[in-house]
Amino acid sequence: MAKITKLDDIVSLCKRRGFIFQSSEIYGGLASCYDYGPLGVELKNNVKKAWWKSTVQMRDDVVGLDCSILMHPMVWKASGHADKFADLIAECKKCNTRTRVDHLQDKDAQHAEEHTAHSDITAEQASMHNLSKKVCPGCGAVGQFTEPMPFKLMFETQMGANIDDAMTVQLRPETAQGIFANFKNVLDTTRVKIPFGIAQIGKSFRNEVTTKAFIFRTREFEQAELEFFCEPGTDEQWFEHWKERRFNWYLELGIKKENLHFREHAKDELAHYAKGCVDVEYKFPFGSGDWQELEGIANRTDYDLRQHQRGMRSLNRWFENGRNVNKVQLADEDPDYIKGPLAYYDDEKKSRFIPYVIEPSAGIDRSTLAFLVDAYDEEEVRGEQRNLLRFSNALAPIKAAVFPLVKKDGMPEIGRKIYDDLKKYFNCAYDEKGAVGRRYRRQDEAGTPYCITVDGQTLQDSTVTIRERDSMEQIRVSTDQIKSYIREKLDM
RNA sequence: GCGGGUGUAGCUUAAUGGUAAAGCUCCAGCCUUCCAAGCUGGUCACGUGGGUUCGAUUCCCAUCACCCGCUCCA
Repeated sequence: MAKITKLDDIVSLCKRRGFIFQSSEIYGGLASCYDYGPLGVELKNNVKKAWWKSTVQMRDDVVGLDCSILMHPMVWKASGHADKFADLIAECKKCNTRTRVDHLQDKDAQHAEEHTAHSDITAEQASMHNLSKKVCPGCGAVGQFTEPMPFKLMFETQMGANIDDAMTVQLRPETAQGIFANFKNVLDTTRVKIPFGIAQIGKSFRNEVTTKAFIFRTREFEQAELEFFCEPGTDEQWFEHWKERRFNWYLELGIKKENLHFREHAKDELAHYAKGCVDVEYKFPFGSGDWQELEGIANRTDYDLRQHQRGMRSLNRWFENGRNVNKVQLADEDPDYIKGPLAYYDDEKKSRFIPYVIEPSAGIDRSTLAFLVDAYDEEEVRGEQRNLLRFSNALAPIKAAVFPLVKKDGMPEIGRKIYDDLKKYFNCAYDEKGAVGRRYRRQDEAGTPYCITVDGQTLQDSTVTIRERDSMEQIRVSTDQIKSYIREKLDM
């Protein structure tokens, strides 16, 4: 029953409660960059924890990894990002509309040229594009384009303080490649056997043409990715496995069923590496109120590992071309690639193969936003309206709050003691300011599931009131049972 | 990148060519024995830069940021 209908309301809520702020706000902000406030960072960390628990901790067949954001330029050459993430854009001189060169159509074309979603055009081929007959989709002018310019979708920086011999490196546009680049390391050191997965959570950077809707699409963002390696032929079955598991994960953590669905990718919108892809979409309350991707689950086949084998064989070309990755033509694939360094040998079946990869790739920021939106609720209590966030226990930024009913008779001291004990186990709050009712409301707005109140009876029989946010039930628990009671409720 | 809109305290709003009001929040204190908005006091704002003007939060220009719609989107 989320009452929020506009993005403005969400932004306002996030600011008011300290979930999300605009980055560099005191200087007017920086486009597309946001900071997580005190409650926001707890929430986001809990989303990551929940993902890690479900994907790594609870699985015997998945291990974790944390790779650097900067990687060898050849990684992006081999993965295809160096070429595909540098689209060529031409600008119409008449109306200034910018269009991807490979999307332009000939004047005489009967219908749209096959728009391969991912062109194979490289910078060197720019001049080969004859734009004299192309039509501007903006104003219809023919052949009025500027020279095609590469549009860099990867952030670049210089490695090495000395400008003269500094090397240009890229900020990763996805975390996945770090996993592929470490596939052999994990295999050699971890006693994993296929099928198994490698999981990673971390920041990625994409110089998006257009950012969108608050933290939904930002240029700097956090991903949670799993690369699940399996034998070719079992990939479809693992695809289904992860599809179902990931969908349920959102439901378990509080996303409403009616706001979540799958969307299969059509063949022509598949990424260059994917054999199949399905998005988990959430109905965000912004824009035209439409469904937007939270997570993509893709069948990347053996594309990446095979590409990296080609990349490894091309390293000498990188040196020969003055370490300029743009000048490197990737070596052809070894016909005997199955014996390559990134192949897997199955000792039981005595077979060698390049594993297929199923990749669930979740956006942490956008799912955090979705959890926030679906947690929001309003209700009337005795004629008063109260706003509250109904986070699932796992996601709640604060798990329990401790109040002394009044600030006297030793109640604050007892409350403090309870608080000091509980905070060793989970994030807690202590509040003794103002009327107790007001303190309950404060915690409701932060989404805290349990409130513990020290009252007059505590002084008599050492019990406290524990009030549950969702049921509004109040039960009495003896002070030495609080910890186990709450921990059991929280399942922590 | 294009078109439209917006920008006043933490939030929601108000007024004004003579430097700004209120509610909620927040802080200090009082009161208070279980679900906020009792009492007293207090902090905090005209996104930024420039122009016009004796004087600009107000008018103009630029810029930054956000929202809506395109465009784009691995």
